[in-house]
Amino acid sequence: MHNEFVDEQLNERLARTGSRLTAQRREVYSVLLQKRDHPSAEEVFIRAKGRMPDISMATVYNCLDTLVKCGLVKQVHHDRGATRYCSNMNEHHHFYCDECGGTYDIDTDPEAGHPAMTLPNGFRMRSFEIAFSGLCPQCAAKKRHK
Amino acid sequence: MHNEFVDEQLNERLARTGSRLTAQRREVYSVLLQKRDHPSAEEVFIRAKGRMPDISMATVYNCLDTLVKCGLVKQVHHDRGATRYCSNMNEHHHFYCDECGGTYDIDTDPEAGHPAMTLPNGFRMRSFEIAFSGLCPQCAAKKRHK
DNA sequence: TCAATATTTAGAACAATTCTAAATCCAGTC
DNA sequence: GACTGGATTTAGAATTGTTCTAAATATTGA
Repeated sequence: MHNEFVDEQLNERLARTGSRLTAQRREVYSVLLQKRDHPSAEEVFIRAKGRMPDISMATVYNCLDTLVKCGLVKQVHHDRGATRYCSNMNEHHHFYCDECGGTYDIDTDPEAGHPAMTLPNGFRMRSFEIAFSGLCPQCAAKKRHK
Repeated sequence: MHNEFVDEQLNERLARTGSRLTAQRREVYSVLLQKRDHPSAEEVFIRAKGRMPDISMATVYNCLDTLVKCGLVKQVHHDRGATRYCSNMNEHHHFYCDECGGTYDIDTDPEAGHPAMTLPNGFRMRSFEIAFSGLCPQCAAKKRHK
């Protein structure tokens, strides 16, 4: 997962915002590419520490910020929980499992356009996000067997 | 806005969860009915203090919690900002203005059903919420005149 | 190699919220 | 009308997630 190609991409993107490619930024980004389960900053910190024991929490926040600014990572918010980070930059929405708390990407159906909902006059929409909630496949299956 | 009818409704709802109707709960609820601009707990506190100078922040949080639990009020979250409170219990979504930060209710079009988006197999959806962002009518108008 | 600038770091500061424990209030009984 | 038990309110401490600060370190380009 940490290879020349990723590095090049990363470097190019960082350069656009005048930022440098550092070991910490590479590590943080690779954590996000490795397991796309929308970890919080804390979780990224723990995972990054595995291979880079001296990395600090502040640096994790800094790196995540930088990656967001250069468009390689997106923040995901749900309720008032900690910010989660997502390296899937395709247009998509999120499903939040009520049972296990997991967050899942829901790809936007390319043929379905905007939500079937008309905004009142005067509003100018720039974007929209749909937050689905319910049971994820695993939790739904468990429930059925009870 | 603070009348016998509202009181009765309020009392009945509170009773369902074994809660009592108190002056503070009435005041907090009436703040939310009065100006439906999705105030934060802090803002509710400031407004409530106007007519009830001894009310405390902790009580405002307690009352809001109670009102949420008995189904008279909904929490609204946007990004990692403070929780906002909404006394509109009809099904609706929210529009967040990028310019002024205002939150607006967007009624669900009754004839348009779910968002035109299919969940992958196995997910069991309980509900969904759409967060629109862009410019509210006022801010859109200002932009156009520049 | 050196200077200028960017980055990392630990820890302090901060904002929103929840917790704690004591004071107060209230509904229903005696 | 006073009394009792549980609910409620309150101030302040504690917690959580995040941002800020200032010093140490790393990196780039001359």
